[in-house]
This record gives sequence, C-alpha cells and structure tokens, in this order.
Amino acid sequence: MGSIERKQREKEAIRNSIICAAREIAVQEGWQAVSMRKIADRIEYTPPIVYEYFKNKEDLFKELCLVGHRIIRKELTTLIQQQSDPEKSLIEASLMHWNFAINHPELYQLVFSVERPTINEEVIQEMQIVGNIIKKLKKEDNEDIKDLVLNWSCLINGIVSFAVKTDNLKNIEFREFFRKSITRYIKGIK
Amino acid sequence: MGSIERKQREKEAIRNSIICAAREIAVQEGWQAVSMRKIADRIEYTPPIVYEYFKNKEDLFKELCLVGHRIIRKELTTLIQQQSDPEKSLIEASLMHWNFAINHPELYQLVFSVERPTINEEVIQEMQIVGNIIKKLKKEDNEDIKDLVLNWSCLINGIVSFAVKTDNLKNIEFREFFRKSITRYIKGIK
DNA sequence: TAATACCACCTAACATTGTTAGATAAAATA
DNA sequence: TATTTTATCTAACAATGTTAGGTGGTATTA
Repeated sequence: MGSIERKQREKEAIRNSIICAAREIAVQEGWQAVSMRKIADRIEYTPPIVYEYFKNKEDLFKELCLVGHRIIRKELTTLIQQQSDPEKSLIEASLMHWNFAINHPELYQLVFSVERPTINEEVIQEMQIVGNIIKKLKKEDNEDIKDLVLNWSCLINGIVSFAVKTDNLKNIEFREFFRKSITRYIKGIK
Repeated sequence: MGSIERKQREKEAIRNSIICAAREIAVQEGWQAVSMRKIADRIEYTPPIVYEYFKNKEDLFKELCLVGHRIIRKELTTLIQQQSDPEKSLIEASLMHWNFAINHPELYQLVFSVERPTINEEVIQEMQIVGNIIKKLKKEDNEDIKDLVLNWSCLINGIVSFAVKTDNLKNIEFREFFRKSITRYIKGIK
C-alpha cells in the first residue's frame, strides 16, 4: 500500500509550494507584503492550511532563511571542489555572495537582515568551509583563523548589504570596488 | 502676539513626542510592534493626530532614520575636533558606530536595515568626514579615497551588524575582534 | 452492510493594524 | 453676536495573523 507514501509526497509538495509562494510574493512586492492569506490564495487553499505546515508566520520565515543557507552552503561546497587555489577560491566565495544577492534578492534580504537573529549552526558551517580556504591561504600562523574568517564574512556582507541598500548590485563600478576590497583583504592577511 | 510662536513650539513638541514614543516602543518591543495607534496612545492623542505630523508610517520611519543620521554626524564632528591624529580618529569613528548600536539599538536597526533604502545625502556627508581622516592617514596617493572610505564603512557596518544579529555587542572578545579588524584595515591602507 | 472514526479542508470569527472621511466643539475673527 | 478656523475625536474601511469549530468525504471496524 504505497498510498501512504504518495500522501507524504503530496504533503511535501504543498509545503514546498507554500515556500515558493512566499518567495514569489516577496520578489514581486517585498517581504512586508507577504501575508498568510496571499500565500494561501496563491496555492489555492485557505489560510488555516498554511498553519498545518508552519506553526506561524515567524516559523515560515525561519524555514525560508534555512532555504537561503542551504543554497549558500551548496554553492560553497561545489566551489571548493572545482578550485584548488585558495586565493581563487576565496575570491569565488566572495563573488558567490554577490551573485546570491542578485539571483535570490528576497532570500538575501531575509538571511542577512539585522532584525532577524542568525541561525548559528548554519553560519558556523559556512564559516568552517571558508576557514579551510583561508587556512591554506596564509603562511604565518600567528593570527587566529576564526578572526580572519569572521573579518572576511563581515566585510563581504557589509559590502553586499550596502550594494543592496543603495541598489548598486548591477553597477559595474561598484562590483569593481567589491573586487578591489577583496584583493585588499587578501593582501592584508598573507 | 507671541501666541503664534507658542503654538509653533507646541506643535514641535508634539511632533517630537511622536518620535520619542515610536523609539520607546521600538526599544521595548521591537519595530514590528510599533503601530500608529500605540504611538497615539502613548502621547495621549488619537491616531489621526499622528497623521497631521507624518504623512504615513513610512514617512515617520524615514524621519526616525534622519534622527539616527543626525546623531552619527554630530558624534563624527565632535570627534574630529577633539582629535588630530588621523589614525586615532579613525579608530574612534569606528568605535563610535559600535557605541551607537549599543546606545541607540532601535535607531541602528532602522538606519542600517537592508530593507530600507539609504538616505543618500546623509551617507555622503558622513563619508566625506571619514574621507578627510583617511586622506591624512595614508601616504601614497595611488588609491582612490572614495574606495577606501566605502571599504571602511562597509567593514565597520558588516561587523557591527553581525554583532547585533548575534547579540554580541556586549561581548568583550567580540569587541576585541572588532578592534583587531580595524587595525588590520588601517595597516592595509597605509 | 451499517456505524464509527478519521482526514482534509473550509467558514467564520477575534483582535490588531494603516488610514481616512466626516463630526464636534472650542477658539479666533469679523 | 455671527462666522470662520483650528484642534481634536469618532467611526469606519479593508487587510492582517491566528484560531475554534464545522462539514463532508474516506477508511476502518462491527
């Protein structure tokens, strides 16, 4: 009797459609316009159904943050597999953040908004990956890797956030500035 | 007939009390809990009165951002008056941002949230002040000052935002990391 | 097969929100 | 005193998050 598995799959599909609906609305009208009713409308159900999959709006938003982190981690891991030169890896990891903000603006906003607390486990994992890159990059062992990773992470986020805020993500000059800042950072640590 | 001026002053006082009320609620319950009705309640008026001073909620929020920027600019100007060594000035300017986030957490959140567009004129003025400090700091003239200021600004904000998000503003170790990052930055540019 | 339990889903309501139109009553002016 | 202006309020609108409880069909059991 595989019908129980089919049900499971259908449930998963609905859950997924809720997440997609929320993202779609956010892309089109911004997160402030995302309401449980609009989501329900879009998936052609009534609001209480949404509450069967997510305890409340905050719960849904947290899941959406996880979606963002999963994409970032996936990009990071494929990136280090394709590239062995640590300097190039770090540059690619930096650009990945930029591209993430371009390709998934709604997720970027959610994951990196000051209002929302970090999902620690996720951030730690991402930092570990970048930590491994930086470890190879620098020669002298007098500086704490953790500090360097945190420094890198904050720098990247600071720049990308500013680009988002000032609507400069597609500005070539600004992107050039981004590259230069990464270069400056790398020069500074090795 | 000075009554017209008194009226003016009273109006100014009410406007100010609206701003204060909004900040108070934000400090106690977060910005998502700030409503026009709660503000009206707190200043002992009815909601429509608030709309006589601010076109709408967004308008009020923008004014609140300006309040934040005014504080920052004031701090920056007094800071450069008291200190002539550019390196120390830059460190102080950096710490000022940190303290701003501690002393006015609600304003920090508003001014630096990714959701809200920057108020360009304000940001440009702040960057000009910091630009003057950095100009004195570095010797070689091959690098663009604007780039360096932007780099500094994004780095500082990236770190402070992260501290806010992870609730580490009062963490001494994290603050030490902040100092080290500034030092690293300064070492890199001069 | 009939009765029962369960499941998916919905209706309808609650309090709270941003915002506005229009009323009221006091103060200022004529 | 009559009229205009000003300050303020009441009451409503539609939209929001969220929940209690109903409905009608499907599966399970007697």
